[in-house]
Amino acid sequence: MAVHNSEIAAIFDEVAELLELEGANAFRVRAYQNAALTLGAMPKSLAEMLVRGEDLSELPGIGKDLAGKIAEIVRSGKLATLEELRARTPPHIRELLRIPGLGPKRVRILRDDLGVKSVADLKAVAERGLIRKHKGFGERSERKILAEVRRLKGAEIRVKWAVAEEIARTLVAHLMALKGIETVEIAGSFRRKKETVGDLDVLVTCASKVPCMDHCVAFDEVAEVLGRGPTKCTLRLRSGLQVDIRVVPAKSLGAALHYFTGSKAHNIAIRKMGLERELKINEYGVFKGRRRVAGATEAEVYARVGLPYIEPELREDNGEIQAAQQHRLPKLLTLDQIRGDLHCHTTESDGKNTLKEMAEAAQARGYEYLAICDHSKRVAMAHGLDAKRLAEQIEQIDHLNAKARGFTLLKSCEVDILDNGSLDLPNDILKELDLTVCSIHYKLNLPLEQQTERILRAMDNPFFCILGHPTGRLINQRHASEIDIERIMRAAADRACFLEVNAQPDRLDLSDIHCKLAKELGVKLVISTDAHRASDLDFMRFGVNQARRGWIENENVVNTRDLVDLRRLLSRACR
DNA sequence: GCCGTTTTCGGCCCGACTGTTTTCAGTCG
Repeated sequence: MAVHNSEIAAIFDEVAELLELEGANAFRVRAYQNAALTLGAMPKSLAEMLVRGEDLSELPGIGKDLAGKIAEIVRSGKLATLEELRARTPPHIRELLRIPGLGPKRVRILRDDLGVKSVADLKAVAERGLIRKHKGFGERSERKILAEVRRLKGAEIRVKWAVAEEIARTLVAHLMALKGIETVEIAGSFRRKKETVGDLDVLVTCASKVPCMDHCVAFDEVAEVLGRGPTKCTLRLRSGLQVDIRVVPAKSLGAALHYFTGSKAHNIAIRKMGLERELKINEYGVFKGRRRVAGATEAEVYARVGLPYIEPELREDNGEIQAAQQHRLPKLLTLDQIRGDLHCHTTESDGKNTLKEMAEAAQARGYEYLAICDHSKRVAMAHGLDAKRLAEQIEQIDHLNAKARGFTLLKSCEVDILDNGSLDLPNDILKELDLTVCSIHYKLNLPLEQQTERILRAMDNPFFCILGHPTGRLINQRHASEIDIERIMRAAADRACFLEVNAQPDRLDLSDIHCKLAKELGVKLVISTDAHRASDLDFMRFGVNQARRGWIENENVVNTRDLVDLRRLLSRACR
């Protein structure tokens, strides 16, 4: 079976960590880390590139050695270097690096001097008070380690973007309530709209002598103050989310925003460009010698290295800098370009609002159309529709449409893709619909080949329009199904079918990487909320965020079209 | 381990905070 890019990336990550624990050259470690980042973000399958005889050493950060190691992994599923490292290292020692405050050096000290080989060992020596006696550690370190070990159990590390947004909103409101605080910006992966967020990086500008830090730690959701200095504090909120707040001078806000928005890889690349121009770029500004030459806005920072402004969602050092240099940055999709939603449910299946209520909610959001996609009968738990009930719903929709002005309900159904790739309703009834969303809800963990064939077979049905939540993953809960996404996308392009970006905050399926791949392969996307209640229609912004991270533009998305164009696109799909 | 107005080896992003020690190493982002 073909090795996934993510598996190769995971192997390189592990090599990097084990090398780090052995005290290897830090730049060698970084080479593996960089390679893992590059490979993990690549939409194209490395295994297939090798089959086609492409030269992997042309990839950024991949030289002759790592190209050879990738080939070894693809060929054998293993890497000898890693096996050797593992043989020399206690199996659970990597877990120790997950504990905040412990890096490779201190882990080595603990292992060599106290025989700590796992988190359990660590807990034991900490409880016996052995760590505090050690050079370089003290009582506070020991207490902190113990607290972290206890917290580690069952802790969910990264929260979904939508959850972080809620928290961010209340935090910003709290901070802005203090007189003298001028601006509050959330940077970090939150600003880049990553699907999950590890912590919130907050930047504040304020008038001098404002008791800003006092105000920060007084936020009523703070569970613990992890650190506090004159310009920075680190908090853990009751939700478990960590927050870093920094006060920066207004003249440095742009530089700080750039610095703390990241990604790390993007920043390193930009700073390197600065160095080539003899500029030092840090969170305080852009400096020529000791003279500050920019820093108040991000656009200034970019301008100093000869680049146009780059949207935060693109900042992954994944081609955006080259695109900016060549003036071919994408004009990213915006929420107001979406003209309608092509996937929602009603009380007829498992939705909470009626057909009429959903229609009104869509109109209230300024949409031109809304597709009603209740489940088909296979999804019995959701009271899925059979042909007869669907026919009745079609009649109701015709009735409502006859009275509506400037708004159209589209007749659709979320048709289950059955085990053998056939659709859950007969074509006799599907042909009466404006479109179909075809999805898998059962047997999500078939082997790759079988799952892929199942979808391709479904796609052969002339009434297949849109593949709903294509991988079936649930963030932090369920892995993506094993499918050959590239093959499915090529097939969709051939058949004028579309793939959904499901905007449910726990789905966000397709991923950003898949969105980018779809664009490259010329497959059009549909961004839909899969709303089960009227208020869920507001999930659209999460789907747009995801698409933006995937470089998606207006023209790549089907539901940015007006109804006439939409029907034209669909008629080609639903012959 | 990668990279190079590249040719054989030196450089590879940078500052705040912490806990320890008393001038700094380690960690983090």
